[in-house]
Amino acid sequence: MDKDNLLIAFGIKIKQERIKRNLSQEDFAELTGFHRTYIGMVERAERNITLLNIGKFAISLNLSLNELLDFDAS
Amino acid sequence: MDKDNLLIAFGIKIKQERIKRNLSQEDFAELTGFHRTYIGMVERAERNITLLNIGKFAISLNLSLNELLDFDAS
DNA sequence: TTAAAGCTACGTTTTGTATGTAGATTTTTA
DNA sequence: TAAAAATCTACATACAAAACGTAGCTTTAA
Repeated sequence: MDKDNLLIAFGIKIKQERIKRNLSQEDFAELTGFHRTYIGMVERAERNITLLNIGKFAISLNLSLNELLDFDAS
Repeated sequence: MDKDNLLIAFGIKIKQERIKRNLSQEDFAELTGFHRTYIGMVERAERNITLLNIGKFAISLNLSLNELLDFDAS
């Protein structure tokens, strides 16, 4: 995984998992406790998210960190 | 993985990998490009590290994100 | 024509860098 | 062996840059 693509890969992953669950960004915001615009920014790789928030996403999605950060697997 | 223990687990992991390589915090700082005090703070779970920096650690340690964030495995 | 997502902006909080001190341990040398 | 020097880590403080969290408005697409 290239450093420069890390944020992009993470954003795509988050979006994939959200879409998989038929959630809008707003729904997902409510689920995760983040603000709706924050969700969008993460998906668009505009935020360099911290480990604690990565953990919150993982918990909300019922995924392990491994699964959430395994970008090649869809 | 409990949210509250995430930083602690990550710090322990970083320290383990550093010790494995017989590096002091200062050596490790030079290897990773981080400041020497930052290494100590991460190991002591005093910093909520960002995804990009997690990636830098992974690259410096020649580990995948999966490996670096697989806390249960030693 | 209205949800959903994008975009911009902004105050607050935290990250990450920098510098220094202190204590403990290890290494060197008399 | 013991004293001196070097090394290592924890910890405090300070600060610029960046992330967090939020709000409002615009654009897109069904």
